[in-house]
Amino acid sequence: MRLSTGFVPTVKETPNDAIIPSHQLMIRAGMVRLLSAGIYAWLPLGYRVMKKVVRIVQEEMDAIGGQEFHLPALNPIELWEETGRVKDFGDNLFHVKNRPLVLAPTHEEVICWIAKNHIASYKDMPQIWYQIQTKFRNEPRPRSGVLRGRQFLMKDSYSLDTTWDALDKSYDLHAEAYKKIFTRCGLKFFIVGASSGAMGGTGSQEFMLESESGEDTIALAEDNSYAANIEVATSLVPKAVRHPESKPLQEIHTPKVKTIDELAAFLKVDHSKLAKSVVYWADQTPVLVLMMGNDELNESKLAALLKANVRPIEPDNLRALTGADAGSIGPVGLKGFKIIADKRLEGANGLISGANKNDYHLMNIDLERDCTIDGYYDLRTVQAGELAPNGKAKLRIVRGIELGHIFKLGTKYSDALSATYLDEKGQAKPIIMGSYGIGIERIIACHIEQNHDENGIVWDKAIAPYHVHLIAVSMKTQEVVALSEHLYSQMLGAGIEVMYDERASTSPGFKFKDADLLGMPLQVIVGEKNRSKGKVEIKLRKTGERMLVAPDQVIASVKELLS
RNA sequence: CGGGGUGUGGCGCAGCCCGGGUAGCGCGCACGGUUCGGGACCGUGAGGUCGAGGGUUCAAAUCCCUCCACCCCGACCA
Repeated sequence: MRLSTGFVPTVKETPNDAIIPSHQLMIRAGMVRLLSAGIYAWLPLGYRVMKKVVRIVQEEMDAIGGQEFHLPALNPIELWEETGRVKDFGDNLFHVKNRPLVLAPTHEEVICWIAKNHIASYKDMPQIWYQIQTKFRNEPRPRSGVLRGRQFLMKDSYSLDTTWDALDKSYDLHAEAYKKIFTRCGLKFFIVGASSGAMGGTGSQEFMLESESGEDTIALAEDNSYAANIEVATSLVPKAVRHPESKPLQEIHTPKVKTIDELAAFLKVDHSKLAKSVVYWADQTPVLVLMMGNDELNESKLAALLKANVRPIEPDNLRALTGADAGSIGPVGLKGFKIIADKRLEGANGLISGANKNDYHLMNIDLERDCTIDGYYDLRTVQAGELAPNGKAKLRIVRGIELGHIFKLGTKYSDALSATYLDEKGQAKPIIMGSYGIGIERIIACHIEQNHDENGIVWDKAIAPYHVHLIAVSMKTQEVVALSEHLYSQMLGAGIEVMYDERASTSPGFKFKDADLLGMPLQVIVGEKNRSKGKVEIKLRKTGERMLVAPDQVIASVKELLS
């Protein structure tokens, strides 16, 4: 590809709308342009990278027996009504105005529809179906360049199995394929246990990349022996003690004491003696959650436990329901609430909590004697420095970007859409499904996040738009032009992917800066300085290392360096 | 959807607060010339509904109102 005629609009200045490095560099390198919030045009250089990533994904999916589909993005809304997901997705689903159609944000429905019509027998399974296709989601807040867009390319696959054991196998095959894909794309990633969320199902894992730009929070053991999304992460923390004897309840005046820290200081007691009351709506039901001391309630865990949308109860409603304000709420004598507690408090006594009367607390609470607790569950948010559940190392809390997600779906969709097969005994059974996703653009952005320096992108050969950036330093010197042209045609002949900078009126410095910005693994630099000594320079983008080789050795050297 | 910010030639910005003369600067672009190994230089030139609509005023990029777009934080995110 000749730069003089090619379309690679590089820019010197960092665009003001781009905050994270990958976004800045993708714009500066002429890979993408923003059309509208969360909607990007991919220019030729960026699209070459995209096609390479797609190719890698296809190869690894094919290797586990995946069969590639091409499914429509326009889906009849009826299909989505049947699974209840028009409501679930809400405003995140794009609706078509002049037809009863929606733009598909994912494809469980269509896959299920095909399976329902054509998978009739246990003999038809297992199946792994995948596609690489544009998804549409009306994200309320697109951000971070291509990391969260309203239109994006996704590899989504679906496994169809007859048994849960078989699902495990399909799931494991995907996990292996995903590891290979991300490794081949040159990414340093880790795998975390994740929440199944509203997708339902029995298990899920996320493939994450550590990054300050990430939207997810991950608890990671310092020795990497444990990793989990904060939504599900647990840790080893001491439980509350149960004293042999429970003393009688006692009301204490605690004027102006609102927070747990103030209460601990006022009463001069340890946090572990205090039971914090957190009050939420679970759909329409008021719920009081007891946490030890200042433990932070994890809303994701609460929502998963109650299978409901949860949100804090508003101050006015709280007073109406309890007769007191936040800071004085407690479990004793509270009517009309579902009361649950964190596992840490299981069976505890001698606790202090709110009296449901402003400025008063109760001492000597015995949860078993004085309250009706509907259950003890893990509801706390882990904190940095706590011991991982395996006891091996301390946890640190990091931000992460989700590259891929694998799900054991089960029968949620096959039940909803009656996708059944006949087993060996002729009985109809629902197909057991898994679903698996990879964000293609995220691979690209993450690769840049992990592989760049102050001068630009540093591509791995595997997904670099070109392997060699050939620079004719000056087009004024006939010999340099002749040698550059010769090397260019030699490289093309040898099947080397080469971008050739033969722009006539661009200064050498500009060409070097562009080459570093665009980040091809090798730069082959033809200048009069070295040519006159019978040499051509090869520069490794990653290390900055330079070497001089004879012109007739260039092809051999390039091939060796790229191997 | 809450909070904050920004919209001025292709890009990056100044001007706005505190109302007045042909709306500036850098980059890029075109033409001519000089340069040619780390984002060259000189000269000439093209290019603007100042996000949109309305209002106040003799006069609005600037003041007021409404709307829109984009960015950041939060909420949300199979």
